[in-house]
Amino acid sequence: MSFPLLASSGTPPAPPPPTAAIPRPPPSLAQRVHIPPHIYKHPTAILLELCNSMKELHQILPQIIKNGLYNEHLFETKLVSLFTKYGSLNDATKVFDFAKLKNEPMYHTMLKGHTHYSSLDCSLGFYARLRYDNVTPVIYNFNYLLKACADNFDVLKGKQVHAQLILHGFSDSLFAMTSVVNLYAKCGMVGDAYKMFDRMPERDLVCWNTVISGYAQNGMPKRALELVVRMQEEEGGNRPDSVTVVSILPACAAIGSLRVGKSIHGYVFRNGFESLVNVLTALVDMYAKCGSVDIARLVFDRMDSKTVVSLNAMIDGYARNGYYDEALILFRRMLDEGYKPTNVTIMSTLHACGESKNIELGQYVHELVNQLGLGSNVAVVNSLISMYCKCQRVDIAAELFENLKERTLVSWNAMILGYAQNGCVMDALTHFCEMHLQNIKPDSFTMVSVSTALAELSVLRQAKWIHGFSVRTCLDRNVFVATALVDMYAKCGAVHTARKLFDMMDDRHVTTWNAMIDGYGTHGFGKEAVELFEEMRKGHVKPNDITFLCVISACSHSGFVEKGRNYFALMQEEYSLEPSMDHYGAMVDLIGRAGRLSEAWNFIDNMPISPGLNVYGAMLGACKIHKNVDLGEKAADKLFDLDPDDGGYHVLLANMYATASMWKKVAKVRTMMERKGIQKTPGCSLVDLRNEVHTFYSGSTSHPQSEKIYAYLEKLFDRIKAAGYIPDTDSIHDVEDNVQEQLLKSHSEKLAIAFGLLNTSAGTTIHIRKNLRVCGDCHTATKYISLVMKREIIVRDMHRFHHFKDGACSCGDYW
DNA sequence: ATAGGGTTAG
Repeated sequence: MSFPLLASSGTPPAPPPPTAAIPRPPPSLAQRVHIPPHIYKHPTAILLELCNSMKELHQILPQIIKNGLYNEHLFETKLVSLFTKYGSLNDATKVFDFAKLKNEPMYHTMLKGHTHYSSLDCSLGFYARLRYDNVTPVIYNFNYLLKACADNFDVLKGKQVHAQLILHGFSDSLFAMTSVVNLYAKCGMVGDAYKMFDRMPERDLVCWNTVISGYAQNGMPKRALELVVRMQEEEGGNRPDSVTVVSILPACAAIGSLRVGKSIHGYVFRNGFESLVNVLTALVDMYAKCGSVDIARLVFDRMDSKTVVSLNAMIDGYARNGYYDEALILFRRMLDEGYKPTNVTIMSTLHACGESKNIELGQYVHELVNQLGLGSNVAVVNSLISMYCKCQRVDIAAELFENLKERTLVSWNAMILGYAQNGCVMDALTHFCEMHLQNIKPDSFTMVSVSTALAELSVLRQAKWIHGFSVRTCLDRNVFVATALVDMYAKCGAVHTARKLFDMMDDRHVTTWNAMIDGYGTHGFGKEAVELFEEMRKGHVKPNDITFLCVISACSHSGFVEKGRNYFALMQEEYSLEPSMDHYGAMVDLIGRAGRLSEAWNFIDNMPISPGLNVYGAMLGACKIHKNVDLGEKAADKLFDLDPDDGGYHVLLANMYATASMWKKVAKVRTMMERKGIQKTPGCSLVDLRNEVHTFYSGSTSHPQSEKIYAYLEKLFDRIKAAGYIPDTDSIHDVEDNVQEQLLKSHSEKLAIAFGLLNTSAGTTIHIRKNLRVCGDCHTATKYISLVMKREIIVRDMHRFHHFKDGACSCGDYW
C-alpha cells in the first residue's frame, strides 16, 4: 500500500501552488489612502518605487527634499516603509515622528518594522501608541503582532493580543484564527492549536499547513502525516502544496521512513515542485536522515541553485551517516565557492572533524568561528568542546568550557563525557558534583556520561549510587542510560546485576546486547556469552560488527577456538559483514592464546588485507604466554616495521625476552624505547574503601598507610611461600636476589591487595582495578593469597576480569 | 528547508 499522498497519480499535473499559500500582503497604499495623481505620478515617487537598497534610497533623499515633497503623506509613508525594509528603524522612526498625518497604514508599517527589528515589547508598545492615538486597528496589525508573539514563543502576550483582536470584532476572521493556531503551535501547545483549528467553521490550505507543521515541529511526526491524509479526504479537500511538503518532509525524516519519503518525492515530481530550492533541500535532508546518503547526494547534485541551507543539509547528512571525509570535502568546496558558513555548517563540520579525529581542520574551523563572530554562540562552542575532546585535547576543551559565559546543560554534558572518555574520571565526577551544586538538573545524557566514567573507574559502590540516582530521577528507563548502566555493572565486576538490569529492559539496542555479551566475555563466562548471542540471533535486533568482536573475544577468553572460528565465518556468510582489522586481531588472539601458534601464524599469512599492528600484537602476546621466542621475534619484526609508538608493545616484547632470560635483547628494546622517546606507562592499581578510592603506583610509598602495607606484605609473603608460592624472579635481571623480591613486592597490585586486606573484615571480596595487564608473578601470588586468606579477589586489568578464589583464577591462567 | 551533548569494541 502506498502513502495516500500518492492518491492523485492518475490526474494530470496540478496547477502551480494556490495563491493562498503565499503570505497575504496588505492592500497597496493606493488602495488604502487616497493619493492625488500629481503626487502619485511624480517622477521621484516612481524612483522610490524602483528603489532597491539603502544606498539607492540615500541617493533619492536629496531629490525629495529639493522638490519639497518631504511632508507629503505618500512620501512619508513610503520612506517609513523603505527605511524599515532596509533595516533602519531609527530613520523610519524619525520620519514617522515628523509626519503630520499618522494614519493606520503608517502605523502598520512602523509596527511591521518593530516586529522585524526590535523586541516583542517594543512592538506591543507601538500597538499601545496606535490605540492611544485613537487609530482603529485593522486585522493586519493583529496578524503581525501574533506572528511576533509566536516567534518569541510568548503565549501569554499572544493571548493578550488575541483578546484585543476579539474586542475589535475580528474573532471570526479566518486569517486571525490561523494566526492564533500558529501562535499555539509555535509555543509548543499543539493540543490547544488543534482545538482552535477544530472549532474553525472553514479551513483553508494555510490553516491546514499551520497545524500540520505544528505537529511536525513538536515531536509528533505521525500526527502530522495523518493530518496530511485527512486534509485531502475532507469535503472540498485541499491538495498539499509546497509548504505542506516542506513541513512534512522533516516529519518523515523523524520517523525514518524511506518509503513515505519516496512517495512524497513522487508527489513533488508530479506537481512541479522540483524547481523550488526549499523543497529540494528538505528532500536532501529527508533522504540523509533516513540513511540514504546516496539518494540525498543525487537530489543535491541535480539542484539548479543551492543555498547555504542545502549545503548544510548535505554536509550534516554525510556527517551523521559516518561519511566524515565526504562531509569535510564538501565543506572545503563550499568555502572555495565563496559561501559563507553558518553556525549549522560549523557544527556539522566540527562533528565530522571530531569523529575522524582531524584536529588540524578542527583548529582551522575554530579560527573560522572567531572570524565569523560565532565565538560566543553556545551551541557552536559546545561543538568545539566535543571536537577537542574527541581529538584527545581535553585541555583545550576545558579552557573553552571555563571561559564559556552562559553554559547550558549541553555544555556540561559534553565536558563530562569528554573527561570520562579521556580517562580523567575524577574530573568527570567533580564536574558532575559541581553542576549539582549549581542546581543544574542532569538529564539522560549526563547519566550516560557519568556511568561511562564510573565504568572506567570500576568501583561498585559509586556505581550503585548512580544507579539509584537514575531510578529516582526516572532516567533509568532511557535505553541509552540503561545500556550504560548494564555496561557499568559489568565493568564493576557485577555481571549478574548487569544481567538483571538487561532482562528488565523492554527496549534494547545492539549496543545493549554487545555490552552484555562483552561483559560475560571479559569475565570469562564464555558459555553465557555464546548463549546470549544465540538468543540475540533469534530476536529482531541484528548483530553488528562489534557484536562479533565481542563474541569472538569471549570465545578467546574461554578457549572456545572452534566456536570462535564458526562465528567468524558466520559473520561473513550469514550477516554479510566484512571483517575489520580488529576482527582479524581477535581471531589471531583466539587461535594463538589457545597455544596453536603456527596455526595462528598461518591465519595471518592467509589474511586478504595487510595485517595491522593489533594483529602482530595479538601474535606476540600469544607467543609470550606460550614462551615461543622464535615466533614471537618473527611477530615482533613485523610489528616494529609498522613503527608503533605504543609503549605496551615494547614492554610486551621486553617481557617475552625477560621470561626467556635473553637480557641483551631486553636491553635492546629499552634502547629502542629511549630512542623513540616512548615511556612505559606506570603500573597503577585502584581499590575502593568505603567512600574513597585509593590509588597505588608500583613502588610508591606515598600512601599514608604505606609502612603498614609493606610490613604486612612481608608477613603475607611468608604465609603464601609456606603454601607453595615461588616468586617469579626469573623475569628480573641485573639486581641482587633479595632486591628482586622487594621489587616484586612493590607491584601496585600487591600494594592494593594488601591495603584491601588490612582495611576490610574477613570474608569481604576485594575489588582491584589495574591499568595494565596483570603480571605473571602478581597472578600467581594473588591465587595463593585468595587461598591462605580465604578471600575472593576480583582484579580487572586492561583486557578482562580475574576472579581469584580458593587458589584458582577464572581465567584458567591464560590471559 | 539545515541545528550543539549519548551507550558497545579497540
